[in-house]
Amino acid sequence: MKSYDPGNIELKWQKLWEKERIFEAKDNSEKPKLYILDMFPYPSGAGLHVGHPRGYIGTDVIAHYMRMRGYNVLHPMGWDAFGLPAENYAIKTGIHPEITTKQNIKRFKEQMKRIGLSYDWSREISTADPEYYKWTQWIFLKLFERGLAYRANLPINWCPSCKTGLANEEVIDGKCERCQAAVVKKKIEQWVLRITDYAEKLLQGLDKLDWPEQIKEMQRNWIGRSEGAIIKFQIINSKAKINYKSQIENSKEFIKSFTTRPETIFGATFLVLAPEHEFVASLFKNPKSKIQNIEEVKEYLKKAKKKTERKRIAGIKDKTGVEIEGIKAINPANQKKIPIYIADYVLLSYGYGAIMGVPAHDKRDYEFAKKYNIEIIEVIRPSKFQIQNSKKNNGAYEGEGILMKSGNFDGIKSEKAKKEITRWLAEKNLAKEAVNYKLRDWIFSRQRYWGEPIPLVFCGNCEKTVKNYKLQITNPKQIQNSKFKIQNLEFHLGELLNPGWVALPEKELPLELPRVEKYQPTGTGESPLSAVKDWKETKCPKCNGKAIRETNTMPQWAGSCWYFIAYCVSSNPKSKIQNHSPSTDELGPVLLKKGGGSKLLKYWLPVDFYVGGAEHAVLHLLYARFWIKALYDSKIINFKEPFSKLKTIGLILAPDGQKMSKSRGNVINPDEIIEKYGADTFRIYEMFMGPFDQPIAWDSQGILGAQRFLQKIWRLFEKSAILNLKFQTNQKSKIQNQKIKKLIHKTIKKVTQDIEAQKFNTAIAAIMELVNEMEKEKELSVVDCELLVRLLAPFAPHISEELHQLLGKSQIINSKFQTNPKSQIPNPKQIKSIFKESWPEYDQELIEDEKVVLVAQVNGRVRDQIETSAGISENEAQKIVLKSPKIQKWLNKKEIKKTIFVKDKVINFVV
RNA sequence: GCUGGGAUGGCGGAAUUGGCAGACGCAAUGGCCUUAGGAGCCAUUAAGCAUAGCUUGUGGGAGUUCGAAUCUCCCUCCCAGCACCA
Repeated sequence: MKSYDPGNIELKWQKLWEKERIFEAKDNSEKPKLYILDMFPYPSGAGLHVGHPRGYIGTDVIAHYMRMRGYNVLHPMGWDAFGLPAENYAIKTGIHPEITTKQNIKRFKEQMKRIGLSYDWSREISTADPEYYKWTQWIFLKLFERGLAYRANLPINWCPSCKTGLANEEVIDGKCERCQAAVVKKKIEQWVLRITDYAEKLLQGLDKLDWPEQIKEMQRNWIGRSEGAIIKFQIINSKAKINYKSQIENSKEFIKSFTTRPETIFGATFLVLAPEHEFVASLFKNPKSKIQNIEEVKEYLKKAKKKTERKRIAGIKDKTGVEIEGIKAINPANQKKIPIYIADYVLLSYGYGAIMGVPAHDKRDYEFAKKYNIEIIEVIRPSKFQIQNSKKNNGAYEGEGILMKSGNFDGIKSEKAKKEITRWLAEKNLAKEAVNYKLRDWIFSRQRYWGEPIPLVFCGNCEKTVKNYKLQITNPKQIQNSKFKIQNLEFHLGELLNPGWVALPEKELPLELPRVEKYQPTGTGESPLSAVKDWKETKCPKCNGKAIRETNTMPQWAGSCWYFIAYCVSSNPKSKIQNHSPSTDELGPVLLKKGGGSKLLKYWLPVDFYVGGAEHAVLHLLYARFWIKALYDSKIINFKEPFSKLKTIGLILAPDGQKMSKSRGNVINPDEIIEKYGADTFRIYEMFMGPFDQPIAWDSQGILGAQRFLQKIWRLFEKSAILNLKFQTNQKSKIQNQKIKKLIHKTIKKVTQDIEAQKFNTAIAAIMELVNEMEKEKELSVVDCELLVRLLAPFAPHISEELHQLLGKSQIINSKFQTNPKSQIPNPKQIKSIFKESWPEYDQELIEDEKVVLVAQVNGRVRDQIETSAGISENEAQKIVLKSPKIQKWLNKKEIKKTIFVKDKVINFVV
């Protein structure tokens, strides 16, 4: 037997696995299925660093383990290939992103293969492949068709460095998620997806998911559901000569505001509007404006507009505003006239962009009222029980309590008053119970080149047709769920809601990205595609008139919203996703069949276990859930949640404790590590270094421990007497190794449980303990050795297969294993457990010890440890333990007041 | 400010229906082997002391219990996310 040479061994097995296509999932199988998935990477130019594979190795361990348990495992990999770095590189060098992306993919794939990851490469996909993105486009059209995509001219988050609009989810701390440039507001025509329609479903669905609480909570916060009421405030001209009672009767101007605390309405002493509020704009349109301080107001609006989002946030401590003099609002509860302010601490994007100011019970309103000398009326006082814990938040009491100065509602508890006051105002049609969400619709257009083209055209003719027709619609329900014939042309809901925008027919998909000369974004809000005249100018597929293509592209998140579905399409090259066309029959033959998905989708989906970084909590993970829910409602698929179980991976930091990055120069390259130590050592170290979901720094010494461990196992086989006997088992060694046998079975139990709980670090620690014990033995049986390599196989598959072969056995993955040689003849019980093929099962009898160490305590302190037979009674234990001189010494002839006995564990005398 | 998660030797970490704190690994120290060691082997390795033993010890303080890293209350600090969301 040669010394351990990981390089050769690993390449040998990797070649064999590839040749035998041993890790490919079977589409037609009687076995139970397991779909275990990694978040697919963006193939960057830098290649993988040692942090990336941590998750991949984790899922690989589970994939191996579950295959050994007899599951039909789907474990695929692909590429999230659209994205800015490739495009920016193209701007610099002129090399088409497609070329660099392909090179990067090749590199990534080689690196992954060298780690020995057991992916089913027959199902590999890339989101930038036209044969893939035709389906992304197709799904977009399904959303468009159902009215879930709409055109809007919105002030959006604009990254001046990337020169593109961003979704709210992509703005972190007022900065661009990708390049950290400060985001500004810019008004652009956008495609927006109505994710808010799914706010409630996205929230509700979380409860049933086996996801980390942290991620679920982040999504809950992001969705931001709050219950309250819409309250209407009437607006009157405060300088009008008519008395205001009759004004109240006559004025029809109202401003709506959302509040979570309608019970404080009697304390509402002012109204605040966001600077962008439409009422403010309407004041200027009206030539007979009632505003007396119009110049002052204009000045404030000008200033507010100039402020960036960040400055507005920075102004939290110092709120600014201006009163609109000349008009007043009426508090609907007590008909008091209250002033109206414009202030930028109120956000247009939430609720109605208007709030009622209750300074006594809201910190922010309090600060504002103090600054502008507005009346503060306390209407809730803490009850006797609450008074001790009641804290004023910067002057405002924000807790629950008893109502006062609230008309008929005095003395009522605030929780109860919430509903009653809303109801009372509702009777007068001045309020309504309401639910509000923080979640905003998803801005879906990107003014960049390297993304999926949006498969829509704009047609002037059709715009007229639709606009004329829309005028005839009286009942909005009329336009739901169906197609309409207008002048012999068919339009669907999306086209009616966005006049002039026409969907490409399915047979024209994919709409491929045209070649361009310049990738440079224009910066004007137009994509580089708008410069490609003969691509942009086209014919309307509906009326055959002149039409212009949408030149924006989709955001990077689009392709990742459904990629896990694409993997499920057969691995048979003839039926690969690339070979399916939406046009060949109604909805595409295999991928997406009418009525809830094809057989394959039903078999594989949803994903059973998903592993990736927590940074996608409110991005990819939310978007994908949204698309799946929309596709479910379109009856294209039959599951409501894409990922049943989710586990996040902790980042691997550089040895200096910093994040690994090229610019810091602290990146550790897995290629070098594998070159030096081998893939198995790398895998063992990454799994052993700490808990899977916690961040941890790379330790270049630590990996030596993993290497020593594998070398120790190798030497164990080398020196083992059995090897010299050509792996012949003999009776004698069987008897001698009873101790080891027991330990092995305990280890089987521990490793099995730990893998199931993804506690890979302790699973490996248990195997290490076993190896340390086995090392002490002079002789080991073949069975002992075989069990050891089987436990090791999911973590270090190459060395395990090699050693298994040295034992004279066939491949682990293909060979059944029986721990009990007596049960060679199949019995009914065995047939039942036919799926438990090559993972060893432990024998409970062997795990139970005959001898245990009983801990003897006096007054709860350990004074002695005594070996006894297992299962002895309290009386027996007492007799034995009392003989101990150490215990006698501590008892010191005192009277035993009480004895506590825990079977096989502890006996405690209280004196 | 809000939400979620944490704090255990020199380091990463282990231990949960409350029952031997520090498994496993790294580093360190001493020894063996060696021309050599960034290889291997053996031993030691929480701290303190009056060292065959005893005492203290899981961020700090209180409590429940025969017994607390683990349960309860209060506090401090760290990490992550959100943040004028009415």
